Amino acid sequence: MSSTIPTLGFAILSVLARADSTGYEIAGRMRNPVARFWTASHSQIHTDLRRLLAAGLVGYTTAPGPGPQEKKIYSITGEGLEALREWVTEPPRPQPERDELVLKTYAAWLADPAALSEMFRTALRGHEKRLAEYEAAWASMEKEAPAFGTPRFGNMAALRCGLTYERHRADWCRWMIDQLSRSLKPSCDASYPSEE
Amino acid sequence: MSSTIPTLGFAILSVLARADSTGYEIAGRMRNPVARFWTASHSQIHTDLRRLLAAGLVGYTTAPGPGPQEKKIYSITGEGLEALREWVTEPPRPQPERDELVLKTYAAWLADPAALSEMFRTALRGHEKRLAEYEAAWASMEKEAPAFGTPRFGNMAALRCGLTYERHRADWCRWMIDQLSRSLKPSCDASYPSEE
DNA sequence: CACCACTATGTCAGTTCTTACATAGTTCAA
DNA sequence: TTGAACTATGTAAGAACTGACATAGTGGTG
Repeated sequence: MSSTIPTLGFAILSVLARADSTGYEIAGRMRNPVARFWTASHSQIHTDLRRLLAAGLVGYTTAPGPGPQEKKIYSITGEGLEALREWVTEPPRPQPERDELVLKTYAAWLADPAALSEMFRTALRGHEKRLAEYEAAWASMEKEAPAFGTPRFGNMAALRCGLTYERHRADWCRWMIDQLSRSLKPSCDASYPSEE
Repeated sequence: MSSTIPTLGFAILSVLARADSTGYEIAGRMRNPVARFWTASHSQIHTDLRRLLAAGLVGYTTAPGPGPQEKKIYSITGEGLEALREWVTEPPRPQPERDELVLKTYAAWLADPAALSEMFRTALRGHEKRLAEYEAAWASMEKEAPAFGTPRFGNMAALRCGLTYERHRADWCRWMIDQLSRSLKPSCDASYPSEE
């Protein structure tokens, strides 16, 4: 009873519900665009896999591996699937919002506008790149129209979130860049304080 | 050299750059709508304040407090302000994206659509409530048009991000609810598999 | 042939953070 | 007047996570 499963445990189960995988593969799948919402290092995944194993939520079969140890191909058990199903509809706990870029923005009034503008331009490029990727994936996904009850539905729904997130983020970066450029060349307004 | 300041340290400095505060007040300020992007428990804040103090980035004066200990009113030092200024324009490290609701979405295909719909409806209400708050704050902020170089600019910029974030999030929740309702009543399409 | 990237598991030290506990004064409502 | 909510600081155990290290085969590039 003392062993509660952390969120990462359910992330692992979510991956295994789609395909049997080694710990290494799980880490890789979490890094892929559609699933990048709860990444973890392989060491943490191995730790949690052992915990899930002890709880009977996963099992594994061995196969010869590249390293000194044997490769372990994990699969979700019936119990694991049930636990995952229950967890999915439980209301998510309020997340601690942690966003370094927004924090920097909160303190932006202290810094050099030109350097800030450069930082936001870099961030914007990143968001635009991801947005393009997501939009391409979305186009093919929409045609397919995966039915609820299939894993592809989960892919589509998560992708939809990523898509609108990147859109919001890119818009916000553009807004910031615009704001900063106004403070750099206050051409029309002569009443600005001219410190420096 | 071994003491690198964690992000929370800069969050604390960002708060202190606006007003001298006790550790307790810092925690409260971080919970407020405009600044809720790097929250922490008071115990962690106390720990980090001691670290910032050791690094010379903050100082404090004491005053009689309610508890057995004296109250400590912290303030940022010149060194602290300089460190904060430098940090602001440094590119943010890639964040580990962690979103429980999106993770649940990724595994949503396994669960009961009705229960899921209920969960998203609850999430939607939360986002709509916050959005209304942010929009009200935004309206007064926009009239004021805070100049760069003033703390209010940081407030406005962070608020702008929160505003478009809640909008994106609410839109996505609505999209999810719509998708789920389609899978609940497949009235126009008779080719659905009728399990259960 | 050397080097790198990839596959694959694991340990370990250390950091960050949460949760619970402990103390104690004030203020306000039932 | 009792109790809750708020102000205020701190400790300590433990969970969650990162990053470095260690091992070792395969396959491809220069």
